[in-house]
Amino acid sequence: MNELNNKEESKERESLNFIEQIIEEDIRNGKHSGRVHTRFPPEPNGYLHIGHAKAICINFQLASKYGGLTNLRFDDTNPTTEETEYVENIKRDIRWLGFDWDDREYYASDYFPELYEFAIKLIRKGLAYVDDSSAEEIAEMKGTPTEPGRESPFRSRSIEENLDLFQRMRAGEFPDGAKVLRARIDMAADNMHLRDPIMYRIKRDHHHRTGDEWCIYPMYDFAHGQSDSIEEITHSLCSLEFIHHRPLYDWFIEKLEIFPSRQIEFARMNVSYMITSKRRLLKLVREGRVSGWDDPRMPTLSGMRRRGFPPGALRTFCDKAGTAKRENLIEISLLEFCVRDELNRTAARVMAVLNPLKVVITNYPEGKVEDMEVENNPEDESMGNRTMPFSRELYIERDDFMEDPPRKYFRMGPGRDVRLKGAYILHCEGFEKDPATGEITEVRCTYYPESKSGADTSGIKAKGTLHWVSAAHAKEAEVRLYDRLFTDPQPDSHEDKDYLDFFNPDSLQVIEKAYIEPSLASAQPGGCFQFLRLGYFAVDPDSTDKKLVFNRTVTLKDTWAKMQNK
RNA sequence: AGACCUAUGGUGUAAUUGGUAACACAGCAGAUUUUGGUUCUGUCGUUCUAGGUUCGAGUCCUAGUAGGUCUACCA
Repeated sequence: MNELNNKEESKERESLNFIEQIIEEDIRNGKHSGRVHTRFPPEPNGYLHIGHAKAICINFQLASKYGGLTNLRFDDTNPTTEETEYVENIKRDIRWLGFDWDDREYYASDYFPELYEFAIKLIRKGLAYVDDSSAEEIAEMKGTPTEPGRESPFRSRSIEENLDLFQRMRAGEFPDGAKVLRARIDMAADNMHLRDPIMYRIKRDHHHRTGDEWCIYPMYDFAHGQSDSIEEITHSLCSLEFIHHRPLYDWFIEKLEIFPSRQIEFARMNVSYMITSKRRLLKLVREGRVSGWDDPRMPTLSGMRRRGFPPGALRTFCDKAGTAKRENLIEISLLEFCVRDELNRTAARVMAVLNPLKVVITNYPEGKVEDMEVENNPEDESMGNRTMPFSRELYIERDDFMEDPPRKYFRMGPGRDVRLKGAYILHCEGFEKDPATGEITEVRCTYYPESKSGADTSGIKAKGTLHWVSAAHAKEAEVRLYDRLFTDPQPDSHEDKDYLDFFNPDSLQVIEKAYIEPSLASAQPGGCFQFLRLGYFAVDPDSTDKKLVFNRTVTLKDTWAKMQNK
């Protein structure tokens, strides 16, 4: 009964971010009858990345929280860079992240006829004019932040002439770039975006949806807000860099007398050791530094999916990162925490040896095989048990043996006892070494027959527990170990250095021949496992029937490694 | 230089709107553990500066400082 009180209390105390505060105030004031409708407006000219994930989460979750809806709208007003292929990938990525837009899939290009009429309306009101100036001239007359711009000589054309010219632009009578339609606002405005911004340009490019139907295309500022308005979006959330566009956004809505969507800007999420610049990401792909847009090291949603990051962890991450208006750099350790936290609860435990060292149990009968029962997830009993074959010759991790270990080393060394997870306690009798290289080639042990896991009557306490596989039964697999792509938390923030200077040459390490326990043979691409004591690993789509390929999603926390680094 | 935005522990975000600065991650120390995982406990450390209003300021006012953004026929 106290629980209920606590719940209510915590709900009362729930803190709101600044957007939620705005929305709740709007609801209190009965604005739009309390309706909340958002949109996610990607341009189909690239792949979605971690920054988009934040925007997607904000838009979908905020609307959902207040009983509203979210539209997916492709902002496809520039035919030169946009392609259908991107549309499909973007849709797949959003679905994967866990969001659904039902049938509300819209395209700014669907509104071209309406937008054209809007333009006519502004011309009729004397608020837009056709300018014959070149791009260079327009830029030159724009002024600078400290000096006002100059008015174009074409600014005072008559409404009739503008109407005629604009219609002929649309009809294809002028070559590309010959004319533009501009809003007539204020060439002396402090806000550069108000200095007669361009609304339409002539551009004969094949559009991925409208084909060659149009040779004039609206600019972002004359498409985005109007699209919001057409869809009756109540809260149009975007990143900070659009803050200077807001007066223009509001100006068009006011002059057009259309639905008053409201633009709200928030700071985009930056994550340490990651970059999100399309151009820079593309360069990584083009130069072959990564295998593609879905390389597991990429900050793209497709890359992170392949890496094995669960979508739920990404959502939690975006949520924990918070929403505000100041520049931020979220530590990647928070992302890793969210990934581990979810995978700890959901991933089945298995054993794999990445860097094998042979162990021979001298008092274990040759040819004997025991099926050892091992739990699949200590965090979740319902995931049950599996069996692992145990035999005289095993592989353990090379790091788990030291010829002359220090006190605090809890693993195997001459004369020491150590537990094999789910099996027996071993006593190390000795080892063999290649005299030429000094490499340990084999460890010789005896086992305590009465120390069997779950039925241990030996009374022996082993400090360490190791993972292992039976040499004769293990399967081979390829394992790809990933590390951060860059060696600097903000590789693109240095004025004197290129971000590629910080490319981490060790960001991928391939282990061609690792040994995995036989139960893994049936693993399917997308499957995610905890390799005991090593980390979380996802089955890569490169896997074949003959050979599984695993991607290391993230390591386990490793306090031993931390101690060693000190 | 002009306009706009922002300023709270190492990082990020809160603070019931003027009333004891908190939560998470990271760090450190310890307990538990058949994963040096998980879990648990403890600990470190915060309101940009200077004035002002007020019984009382992270919150309001003024000035400064610092960082960011803006001058594409991109979005």
